[in-house]
Amino acid sequence: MTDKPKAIVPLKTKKAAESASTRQDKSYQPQALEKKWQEKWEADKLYRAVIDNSKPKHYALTMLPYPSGDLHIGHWFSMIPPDTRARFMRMRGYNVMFPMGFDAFGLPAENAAIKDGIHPMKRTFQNIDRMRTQMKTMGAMFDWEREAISADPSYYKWTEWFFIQLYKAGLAYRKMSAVDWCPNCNTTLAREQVWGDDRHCERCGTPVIKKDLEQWFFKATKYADELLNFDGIDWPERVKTLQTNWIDRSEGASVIFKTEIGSHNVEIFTTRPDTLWGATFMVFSPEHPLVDEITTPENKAAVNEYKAQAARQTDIQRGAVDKEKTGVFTGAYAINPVNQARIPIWIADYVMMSYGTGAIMAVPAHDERDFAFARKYELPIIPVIQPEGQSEAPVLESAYVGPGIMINSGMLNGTKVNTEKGRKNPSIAAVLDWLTQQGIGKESVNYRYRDWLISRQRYWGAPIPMVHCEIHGWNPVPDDQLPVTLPEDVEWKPTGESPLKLHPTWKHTTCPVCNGPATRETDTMDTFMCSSWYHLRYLSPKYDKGPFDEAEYNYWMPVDTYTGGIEHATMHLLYTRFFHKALRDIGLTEGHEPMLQLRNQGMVLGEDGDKMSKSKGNVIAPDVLVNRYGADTVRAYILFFARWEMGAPWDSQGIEGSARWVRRVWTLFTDPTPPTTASEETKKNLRRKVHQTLKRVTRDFENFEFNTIVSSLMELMNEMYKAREAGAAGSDEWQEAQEIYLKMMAPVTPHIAEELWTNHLGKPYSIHQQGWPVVDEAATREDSIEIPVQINGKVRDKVIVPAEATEDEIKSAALASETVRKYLEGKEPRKVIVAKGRLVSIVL
RNA sequence: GCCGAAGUGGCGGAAUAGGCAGACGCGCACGACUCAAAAUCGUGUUCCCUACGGGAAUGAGGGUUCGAUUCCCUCCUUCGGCACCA
Repeated sequence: MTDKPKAIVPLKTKKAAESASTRQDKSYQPQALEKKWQEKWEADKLYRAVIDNSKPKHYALTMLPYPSGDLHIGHWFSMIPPDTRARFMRMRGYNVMFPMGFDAFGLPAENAAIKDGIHPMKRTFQNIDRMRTQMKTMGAMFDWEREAISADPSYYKWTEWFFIQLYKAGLAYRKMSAVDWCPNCNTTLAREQVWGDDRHCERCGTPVIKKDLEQWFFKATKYADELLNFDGIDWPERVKTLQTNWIDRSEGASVIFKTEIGSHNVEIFTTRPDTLWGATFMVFSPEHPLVDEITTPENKAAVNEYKAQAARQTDIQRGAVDKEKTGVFTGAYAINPVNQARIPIWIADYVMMSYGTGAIMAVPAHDERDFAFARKYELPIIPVIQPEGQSEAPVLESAYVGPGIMINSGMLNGTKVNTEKGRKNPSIAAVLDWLTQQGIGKESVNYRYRDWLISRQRYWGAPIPMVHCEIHGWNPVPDDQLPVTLPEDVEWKPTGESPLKLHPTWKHTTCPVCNGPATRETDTMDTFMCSSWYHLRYLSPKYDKGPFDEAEYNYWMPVDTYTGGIEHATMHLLYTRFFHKALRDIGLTEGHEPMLQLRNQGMVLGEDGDKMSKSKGNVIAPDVLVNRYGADTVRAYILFFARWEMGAPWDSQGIEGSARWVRRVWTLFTDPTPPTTASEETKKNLRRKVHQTLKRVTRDFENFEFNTIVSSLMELMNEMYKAREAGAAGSDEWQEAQEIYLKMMAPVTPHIAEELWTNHLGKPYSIHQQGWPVVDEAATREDSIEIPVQINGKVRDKVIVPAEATEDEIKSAALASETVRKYLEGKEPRKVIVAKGRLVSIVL
């Protein structure tokens, strides 16, 4: 083992390569060392998580990847910091489960199949094998025996089963509506999957169009209020805000207006019922179902022309805020229920069918849009709120949206109006009560949030397990016929219909009710359905009596820490909360939330500061880095190079610093120990630094502050080099420093820590089964401290006092200083402030 | 327009509770080792000044305070989300 290096190498003309390799025999060789330990840990099932009631459990979950085929540096950035934390929790005595799997359904594999004919199943499972191999080089503590793959029939059987449970609970329904369609992905999308000003597809960036289709939805809106409640969960404010804005609850009233002819009830939603008396016209969305019926013959032509024009426009054109308002009169009138006023009904494209009821009451005096519209078409404007202090109704230059008192509003005249929303506004509260009492309207809450559209016209997804019969309508596939599996022989054609629909036989089946001929639903489910419950499949991925084993559920759930990208704030993270609540009501899960704590990582950008992409050629391949530096160095750099929650551009030179650190640690632990000659003070200082670092590292792990963990360890290493120089090596304090150092390092760089622990310190395998060291608070305390002395806010001197010095002692020490006396010029200071243990501030 | 996050050296970033701004690292400069280079080790590295010493500085301006990167107000910039939302 400790063979003397063959010092007498004949002549160095020999070849540089050989002398280098001789040197490497005792030097740090990460590739061999990492492979050795990874194999041993796997053979020993070191990271296998099994129920153990003697320990507190910790379920650490990180978002599962899509098997794109190659591991990306972004995967390292999202997985390694949570891995180090899971390891830390394990050393702290928790029984930790840290599972991994693949979100394996989805468009890329199917699109590739259209291009080259390779079956998505084949490609996906090949990609998974490749990525799993790559992931194993990370040295992470994934429990691979809990791996779950959403495209595996043993998994999607339960995705289908869950759909049926939701259907039976009345939470899944089929409806014809205008839905968002991505012409590139050839499928419908949920509202959450349409992004940005130009309303583009979240996946491919293509602007979406509207299509009228019959689709399956989940009744997510039933949980809107509950989803706004984040009590009891520790989630970032940012995510909570995004979800809250997405759901966008607004309080107001729904009021029924009757049409003059036909006496149709037209429901409108308003957040300003206190302005009802100022409603001088109504506006319907051009798509409103009543438009055709109420339009008078002489207005038919103009209305139809306007409708056609509106239909031609894209949502983006229609949605342009600064666009001039246009509209046409239908010839019909409605009766304002509060004052029986006869008011005209117009159609205009500034009213959207997709929000509220698609019809509004227009109050031009107190709404900017209605005001602009009324001015343009010379419609009456009646003020019903008078700014306080003004005696007359104001002449309006623009809509007045401020506070005041109600006027022109019958018996409610004089009621105060403030700028609060809902019942907090006395005028709104008064009108709500009055409306209810009169039976004209009622208090009402409206949301922007829509039900979750889950139908996708694609092949590579979990089939929607529903069967349609001419006589019995839609019925779920019986449990004993699950899973409905995907046929393997399909034609890859981008037709806009699922290949399942074009398959010659697959869709033909029998009705579960009458056994007569019936057809299967040929759409598949949104892949977000699969990822809404994967955390449950990890509990027991091979279990076949249900989606999960209850014993596992009872022990491990809920998820203690969940980590992933912020981009899922209103998609996956909202879906999975909805899903959990739905399952809870069905009686399958417990508690109100699936994930107690959430933390988001930022993004690794290319070296040019742009998003990494193959087309830009700025992609950093982790495999190359692992080959060159070893996984430990890459892990350390991943932690060190950026704030985890922020992300940053990659810096290829920066990794040299982490590589240097790892090598210097290796040298520190493997170089022969010089004789121990250090003073007591040196040893005490070393011990202090060790425990101070331990305190900080412990805190940083708790707080997900990974970058400072590595810098603290670098700092301590620098101190240890100095202590060694000062003769501390070999002392008891040195021994302790080495042990604590490796334990702190173990979560970050598990391989080198294990190697040094077992083979150089001779400690029992495995370091990863050691307890986390305990901070000796007494040891962290300084004996004496240097206290800066400020004069008029500027640091002029520093005095050294014993750590336990009283305020008075510190004060006199400061006043005794030469420099201070010079500034004082014999005068008494006006004021002396002593911040104990920190600073003295003298005011002249 | 509304909501949210972030602005600190050439760069990534530090800074328990309002108390020495710039830890740690990259880069750069100089030095040692080397025939030389790489690696390694050491020293220095916010800016300005007539450099012993002093002044300025955490996006800008103001406020509170003995003292502000940190608290308050106004504004600017960047990024993200929402948006004729009734």
